[in-house]
Amino acid sequence: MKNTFIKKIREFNRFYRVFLGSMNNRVVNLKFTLPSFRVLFEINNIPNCCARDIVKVLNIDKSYLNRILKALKKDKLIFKKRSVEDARNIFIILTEKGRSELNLLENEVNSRLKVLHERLTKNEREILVKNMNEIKTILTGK
Amino acid sequence: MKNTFIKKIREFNRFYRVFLGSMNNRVVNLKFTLPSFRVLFEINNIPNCCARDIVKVLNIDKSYLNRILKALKKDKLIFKKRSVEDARNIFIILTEKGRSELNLLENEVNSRLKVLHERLTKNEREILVKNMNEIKTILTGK
DNA sequence: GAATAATGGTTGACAAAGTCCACGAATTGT
DNA sequence: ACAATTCGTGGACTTTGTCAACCATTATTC
Repeated sequence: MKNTFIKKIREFNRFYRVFLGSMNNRVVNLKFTLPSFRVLFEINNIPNCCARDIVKVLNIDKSYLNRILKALKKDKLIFKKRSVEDARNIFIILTEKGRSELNLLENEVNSRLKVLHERLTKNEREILVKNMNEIKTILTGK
Repeated sequence: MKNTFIKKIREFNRFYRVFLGSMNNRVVNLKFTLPSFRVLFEINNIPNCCARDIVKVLNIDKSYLNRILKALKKDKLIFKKRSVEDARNIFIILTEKGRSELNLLENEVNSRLKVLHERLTKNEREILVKNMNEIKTILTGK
């Protein structure tokens, strides 16, 4: 039982890794690489976002992140603002350009998922979403 | 409804991408990198495995795979055998060493999943596996 | 209140991962 | 036999990710 459990989980992991790869492959490649897209997304997603928050949520190396941020800044997609309360903290903020580029990209990713949406029946969609929710809940232990 | 669907899927994808990362991070780093582990796994997994099969199932570039195979061969974990029926096909076969190294690695990955196993109730485990199965079925359209 | 530790971010050097494109060798179809 | 196709190889390159040392600021401890 323990073995089947582990085997099943790993099987899904293998499957979903490929699925995720096929999802974001080349979707993003117009303007951004996948990592910078993820970072940009989280900057927009996390309120009062600092570098360490992104490190935490994406689980990436801080020096790596730093380089991504540097590139984003160079492209004028973000800017930084030192906190006055604690000068160690630097808030990362989307520029207008950053926001609109992110939007474009979001649309592109969404349109790829729209294809999936079309392909499925209403029932399948519901099961999919429900199952994903449950998995996340169980795995995060909440 | 379409928007919530897409949003939910993407939310799960973000979550699971990080989860997968945390799963294989440093598990593998003793002897192999993640890609060569995946390749090794598939060599063992696919009957009469040729390079193109791995390319297909892992969805990676064939030249990239070629380099990985070269390294595995150099380490004496695999060997190649041209097919007699069709000399374009080259079967990739695990050596004894390859098999035992793979086993070690498998154990390590499994032991990491054992932690997850312990943490969950019987019911949670069942839901998890069932949901993953359903997701895979729906996404592969079978 | 000076020394020390901890936190947040930066840098450089490097290693791993992945892409692109051209090629060669073997086979298939005509 | 000669295109077209399939499968694998190789070189050059870019992107992605890791590691360790570092600086600046704030928190802690004596």
